Amino acid sequence: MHTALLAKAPTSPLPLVALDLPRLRKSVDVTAVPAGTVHSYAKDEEIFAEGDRAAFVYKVLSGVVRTSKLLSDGRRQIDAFHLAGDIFGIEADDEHRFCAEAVGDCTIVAYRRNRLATLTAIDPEAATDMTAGMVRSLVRAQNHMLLLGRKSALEKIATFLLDMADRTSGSNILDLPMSRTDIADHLGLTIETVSRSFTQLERQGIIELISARRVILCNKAELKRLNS
Amino acid sequence: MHTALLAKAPTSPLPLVALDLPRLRKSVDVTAVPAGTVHSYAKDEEIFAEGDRAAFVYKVLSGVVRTSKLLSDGRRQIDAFHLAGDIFGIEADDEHRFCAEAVGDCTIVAYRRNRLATLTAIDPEAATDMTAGMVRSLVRAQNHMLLLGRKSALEKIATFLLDMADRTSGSNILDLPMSRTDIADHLGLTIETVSRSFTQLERQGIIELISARRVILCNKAELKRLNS
DNA sequence: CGCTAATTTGATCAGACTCAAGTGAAGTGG
DNA sequence: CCACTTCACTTGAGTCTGATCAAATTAGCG
Repeated sequence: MHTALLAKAPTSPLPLVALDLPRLRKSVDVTAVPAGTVHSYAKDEEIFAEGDRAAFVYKVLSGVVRTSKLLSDGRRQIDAFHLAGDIFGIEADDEHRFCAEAVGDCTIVAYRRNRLATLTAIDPEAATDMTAGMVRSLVRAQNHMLLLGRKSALEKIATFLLDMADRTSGSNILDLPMSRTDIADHLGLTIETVSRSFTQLERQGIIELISARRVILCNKAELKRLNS
Repeated sequence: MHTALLAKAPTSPLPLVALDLPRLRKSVDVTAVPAGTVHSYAKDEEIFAEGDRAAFVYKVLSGVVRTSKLLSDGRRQIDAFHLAGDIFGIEADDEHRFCAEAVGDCTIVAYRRNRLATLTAIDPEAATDMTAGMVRSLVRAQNHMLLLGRKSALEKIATFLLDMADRTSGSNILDLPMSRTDIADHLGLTIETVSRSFTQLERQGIIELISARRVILCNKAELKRLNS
């Protein structure tokens, strides 16, 4: 199962490593190898589609990006929400296997893959940082499989809230940047079930819904217990 | 597509870090990186547990290995079945986030690995191979999330059968090395639902069950259609 | 302020789960 | 070699969680 990328240069590192710009600047001539281009996207705008040629790797500067896959009849699975600093668009192949869209207005950096490949050869130490980013994705995906396959609706919501809180402020006031539809498609539920689960958690005094998108986590301990 | 279900058989082995011994020997103290050791495991024997120190990377020589996660109350999610030639146990952290067990009697090679960071610094090419392995796990996990979150029982079984057939002989006669329980825990179902789905596919003439663990795929086209 | 989209809530339905029993195959020991 | 045990799988009946369909409410935005 050689990827096209690896087939071209089987012994050179994946072009995923050069996203740590501060360090890059230390070891590589910046003018010779431009860092990447910044782009802005409006809410729901497509960054790349499933099947697109994967010429870039991306990093979120601000806002939130969702990556998702579709079945032929339109059912959707959002595999991850990417917050500021997160890397997405990594592919083993030269083709994107999921699509990426802006959850709200956002800015991202696009790094050309083949160019980064050269960079990586020059600065192998940067590999560590890139690997760290990818490992986060992998750990998240693995935990998410357990959630999708084995958790109840309430447990899914509890896990989701704790995770989002953890990834943003870490505080008890949580601003959700995405719609109920997005949450549902991320957790393998319907929007109605998501809504009902929120309501149920609120009735139990575990959370408080200031508005639909703003939640206070009143009882994190109980959320963690639900988390199994 | 590269879920655990859909991953192609490793016909073109990607050189993973510890597998490329000649190169490693060039840059790393040979005594510190000994060649892999072969181990045999009996059915259901544990290869490593969740939380164990991840000192090795493994490759299946014969038999099948399952990697899984557990919730506190015992619910289990099998993230992947690893067939001959597959690599498993790659962790960027120094701790296994999964447990690995022998599905049936099997033999594996264990390759001692250093911490990834150390490896990266010493041998960037080795780090590349490690990265490739992780990317494959990620892609596989992403496809499996779509299955777990959005497919029906019948679709899950169809996907599973096609993937297993693809990864083994590729022929229409398929020998399943794992129990119904394992299949259920991989697909986010119960054993009863797995069994009923098999029966339903058989009644529809899409498959034929020679025995519980031996299936003929009579109508792959229909299976693929179910696959969405 | 009014329109549209998002969210919540309600009623009903269905797919998958649970509990329970039955069948069959594999292995054990007499 | 055959009774016996055991384990894996299948099948059935009833239940329940979460989906679907439908409507009401709220929020956001021009």
